[in-house]
Amino acid sequence: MLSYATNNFNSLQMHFIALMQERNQRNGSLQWHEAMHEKMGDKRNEHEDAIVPRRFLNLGLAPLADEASHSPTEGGSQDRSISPPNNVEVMSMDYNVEENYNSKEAVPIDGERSDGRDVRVTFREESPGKVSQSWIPNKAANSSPSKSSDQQSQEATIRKARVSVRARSEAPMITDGCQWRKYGQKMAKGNPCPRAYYRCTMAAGCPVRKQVQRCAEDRSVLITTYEGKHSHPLPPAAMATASTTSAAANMLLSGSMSSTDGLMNSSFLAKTELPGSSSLSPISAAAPFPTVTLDLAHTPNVPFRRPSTQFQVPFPNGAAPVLGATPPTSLLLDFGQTFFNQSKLISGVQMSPGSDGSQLSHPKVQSIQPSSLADTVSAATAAITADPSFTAVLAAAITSIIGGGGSSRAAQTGNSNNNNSSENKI
DNA sequence: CGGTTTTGACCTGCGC
DNA sequence: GCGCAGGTCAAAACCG
Repeated sequence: MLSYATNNFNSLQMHFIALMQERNQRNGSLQWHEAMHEKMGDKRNEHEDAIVPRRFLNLGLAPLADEASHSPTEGGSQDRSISPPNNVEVMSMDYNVEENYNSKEAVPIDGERSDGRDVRVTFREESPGKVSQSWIPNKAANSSPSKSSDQQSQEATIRKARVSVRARSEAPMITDGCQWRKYGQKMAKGNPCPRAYYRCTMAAGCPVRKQVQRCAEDRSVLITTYEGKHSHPLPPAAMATASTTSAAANMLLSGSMSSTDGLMNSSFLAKTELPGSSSLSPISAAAPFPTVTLDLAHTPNVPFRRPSTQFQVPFPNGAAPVLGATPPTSLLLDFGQTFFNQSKLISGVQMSPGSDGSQLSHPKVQSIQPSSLADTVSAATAAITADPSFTAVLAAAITSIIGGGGSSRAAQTGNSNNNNSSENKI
């Protein structure tokens, strides 16, 4: 399994390099933001006053569940296996982008995956003063008299930070190590699949919630959106998602963060694309909340998810020209960049300083310096080749950012044990 | 029996 | 002000 993954890493890596080279040639001296202007019809100025976190993205990948083969919300039987086992197959993801990009049919329904994957990161800026109180626990978080407005604002931002995970899975929901209780279900406009609402039940009063919905365009894709920060210790199995959520929240506050913050130690590099289309994040696509989306399920039929798009982003102020321009900001992040950072190649591709947005085509779009791109790619190649297990790399990445994300308990009861045992097999 | 799911009602924000 | 949509509540049902 690992060797297969490694082979696919190499394939991905080579594809990545080729695309980057192609992109370099295509772009020439054209400033990326100028291209964005053209593509976006220069509407970006509407958002230029928004706060833009300019930091690396810090993302963790939660294992997926494959134990069932029914929709998470298609009525039917109740699935009480909150954190089912058998995540191993998913964690040992096949990262063969090129071979599988157009072979959606080749993805078996039984859970064995051969689909290529990428990681997508999107941001939606938060409209000031429009934070939904419904997400605030007990609806009292905004009334704490002992906290300054700044503190409250920060906390509200953290609560609103969202991490969306796209995963190709037949399971009702992805396994993330946490225990969830469903508290609602709604039909969302534009998607025939209902959206399910869950809240974390691992600790009383934990504000973390998540939404689960099938992708309207590809119902084999499960979109899980996490929101909030856990108020309790997490089992290792839950660390990935939790740290991701935390990172997303931190990102919102990163405008003033130093390079020593957790995000700078992130294991992923962010890259930009034009604001995503609604299909990018079907869950709450219209919400103004900042959202990070991890796309673990290539959906070949979606134009902007093709390799040529995914690999465009490492370029300065890179943008995927095929995208729409509805949400103000989105970032792309793919495994290639993950490899970069995992391989301690972060110096080769740097984010813009948080305090200086002048070089950004869009103030809310994170950019990556173009310096030493070729070297970085070469180094990435070596690093990727040297790394036999991307999953392990991801795990290490996640672990590396857990430091500030709460204590880690070696083991916890219940479902997390299943997850642990599963992940340990990787 | 306790915890979870279901599901209709309710609340809130937003656009017209 | 009204209607719509997203999100949450809470009582009833369900399940181990």
